[in-house]
Amino acid sequence: MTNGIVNGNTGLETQFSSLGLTKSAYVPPHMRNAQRAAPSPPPSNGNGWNDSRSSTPPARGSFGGSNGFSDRGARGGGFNSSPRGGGGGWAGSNAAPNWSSAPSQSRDNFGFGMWKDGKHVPGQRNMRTEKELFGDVADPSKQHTGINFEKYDDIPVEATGKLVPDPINEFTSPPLDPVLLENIGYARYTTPTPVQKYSIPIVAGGRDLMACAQTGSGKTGGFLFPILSASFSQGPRAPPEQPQSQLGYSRSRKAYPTALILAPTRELVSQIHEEARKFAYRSWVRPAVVYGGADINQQLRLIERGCDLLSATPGRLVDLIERGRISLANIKYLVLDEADRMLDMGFEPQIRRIVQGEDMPGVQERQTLMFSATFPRDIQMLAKDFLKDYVFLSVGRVGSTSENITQKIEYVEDNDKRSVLLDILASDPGSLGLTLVFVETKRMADMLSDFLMGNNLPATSIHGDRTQREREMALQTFRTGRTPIMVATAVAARGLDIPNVTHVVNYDLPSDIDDYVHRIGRTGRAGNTGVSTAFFNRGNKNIVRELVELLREANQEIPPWLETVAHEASFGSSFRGGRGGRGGGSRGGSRGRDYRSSSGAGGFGGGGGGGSGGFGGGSRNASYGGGPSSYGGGGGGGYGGGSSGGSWW
DNA sequence: AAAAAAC
Repeated sequence: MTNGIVNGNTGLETQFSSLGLTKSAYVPPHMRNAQRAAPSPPPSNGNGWNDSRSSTPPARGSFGGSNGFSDRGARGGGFNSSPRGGGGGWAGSNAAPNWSSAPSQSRDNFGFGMWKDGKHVPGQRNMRTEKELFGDVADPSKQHTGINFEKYDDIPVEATGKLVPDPINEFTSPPLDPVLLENIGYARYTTPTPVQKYSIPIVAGGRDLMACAQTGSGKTGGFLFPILSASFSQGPRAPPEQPQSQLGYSRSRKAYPTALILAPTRELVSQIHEEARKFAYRSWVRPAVVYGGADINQQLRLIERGCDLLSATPGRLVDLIERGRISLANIKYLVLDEADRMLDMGFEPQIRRIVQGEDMPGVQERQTLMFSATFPRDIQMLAKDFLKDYVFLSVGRVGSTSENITQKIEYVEDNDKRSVLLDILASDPGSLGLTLVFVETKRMADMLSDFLMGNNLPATSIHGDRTQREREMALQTFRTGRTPIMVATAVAARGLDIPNVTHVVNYDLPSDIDDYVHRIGRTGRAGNTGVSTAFFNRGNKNIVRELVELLREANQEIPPWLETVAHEASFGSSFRGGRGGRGGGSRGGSRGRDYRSSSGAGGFGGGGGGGSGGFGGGSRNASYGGGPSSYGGGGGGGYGGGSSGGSWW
């Protein structure tokens, strides 16, 4: 057993049996894929180190004695490889001459290109890799359906800021790099989504970006496309000065990525990495991924083989920085995905440390992009610390929270939830699809999935107290339909792209309406329809107003009793400050609105006229006035709304 | 109050 790699296939059985060998045989998803891409014959190609540092794990030593170093030496590419571990395709100006003809010389360069003499030298196509990355045209089940792009034509977009570049309307070259264009074609993306139409020229123009867009709107492409396109064309940032001793054979083992993507959950980071692998195909850019809960040594080995575009969760990244294995000194592009979460109270210190407390270039020396479905005003205030003269981009609902999803609200007391859930699962017309059940606590996730399994229902669960292996297995068996019911905490609420989720059950409603929006966005994706059922009871009065407003906007049926509750709640607690008090402004304010264009900073609703009204309507958005500490505000009035008394139904 | 994220 060389590296404990599963020999390429997706079968769970194989993973299990392999996992059974040794504990260290655990293979995170990105490595399984990488292995699948691995060609069986040794890569006796002419690209030396670059290729040996592909994400093909079993490389070392097993390649007929030509490991990375000997390749490098043999091809005379000493400088090309450069001391930086993440050097991907960086080739210094004094690169060995015999590299220049590498693509035509090599019999098979496995889809990896390089940067050479100031030029991008794409790798040759590799059918095996293509099949693995983009799916098998002959096997539609392996194709990722992605997004129904045609549906996006009517989506309103608002871009504010100084001198916003005009959007593009097609994937063309220019402005996109031809290699990227080909990859986009392999992925069968035909038309840019609204977010992509804008983000591509914005990033190409060197601007920073704060983008507000639903999951499913093509956000990931929205940042990967422009970053990769620019990277392909411009090459890597020159590596920082290295001590002479680190040049040559004993290179530094530190990686110097040029693009860093941060996201709040391991699964999301993994998903982004898989997309990055697709679109970096044949280029000099080597995508890498690091996150906690997985074997750090395997991750270290992989980033040594190339780490130009790094997707990471914050904790593991900090760990690797502390170990001196990753430097941010070369970062040209920084992306915060699910930025509102990344900058909330739990994450902000870590993000500040990474962005401001390490060796990352300053805000003027890098480009920073933030993406999220929701962007509360207070988060926007924080975010501007990381941005320079940014464009604010707001993409309207893609229908994912409107007619695409049928939202039902049922009144269910806590004690009745279990049996009501069983009824739903038994009668679910969408039982051919997948059902995602959200609960508020990890304990409840365990209890409920046990309960379902005890009732002979094929369920699994995912939450932060499960091991990474369990989490990934749960996601896998859910995706494949082996366990078409998954009970989840907030870990699965955001960003995860799981096709065929036909039903989302909010067994416990979240206390934040934005979380609700994220959760139900797991269904009704890509133009499909979905059903969402929420169990509502007195414990959920804190979001009833926003919930009713959201339902109304989405043309959903609103149960009369819910209207009553909402009315009483707003009447009864009209004195409370903060979020609830925002009333109608809440959701408009938390998405869609560039706070800079509302009139007074912190003004209460003053910004009605604030310039670009956009689709949201100025006044509605601007009423998000509570300010950063709005939650606690309102002089202790709090949610209870003391005046109204406890039970208003 | 809970969840997420490093060992």
